[in-house]
Amino acid sequence: MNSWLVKTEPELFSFADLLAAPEQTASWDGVRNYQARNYLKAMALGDRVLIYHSSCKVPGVAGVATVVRTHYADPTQFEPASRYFDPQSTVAKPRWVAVDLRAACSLPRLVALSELRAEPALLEPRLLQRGSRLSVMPLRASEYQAIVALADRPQEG
DNA sequence: GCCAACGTTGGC
DNA sequence: GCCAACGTTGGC
Repeated sequence: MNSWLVKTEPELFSFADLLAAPEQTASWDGVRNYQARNYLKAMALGDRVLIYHSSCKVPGVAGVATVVRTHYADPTQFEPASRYFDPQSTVAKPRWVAVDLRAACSLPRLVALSELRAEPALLEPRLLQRGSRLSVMPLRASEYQAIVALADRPQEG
């Protein structure tokens, strides 16, 4: 089983929205970056996915989900009205993929980016580097465990 | 709102 | 194929 981290802007779609969705499941669509897409393609059933809130007051990891459907053509790429519409994508040759994620558990609390940064021994620099725009990234099992452990610990300060 | 970092585009 | 310009991301 592999572990991943995906970013979302909570104003658009938050972990709470995932919890509130039918079957607590949602299509993780709208990814328009080739490297991120390739990681979506690499996701397997049952993989663990940390949901990260970006571009918000307190950026950080908000929850855990699991992959319940592996990659398929992202339907939004074919919808002209969608903000994710890609005119160069065709049904015969789709460019972009989505996966389905189901909320696995709610973390005891949000693990803020500042806390992640304070754990240099646990996190590779590639995670959440300033300027990193990668919206889907793999996590080492140790990184996943470290983040979940932080959530189980009372917030310091 | 600012700005650094990054990906993409397009001229050559 | 290079690389400058541009647009977007995302923390602060």
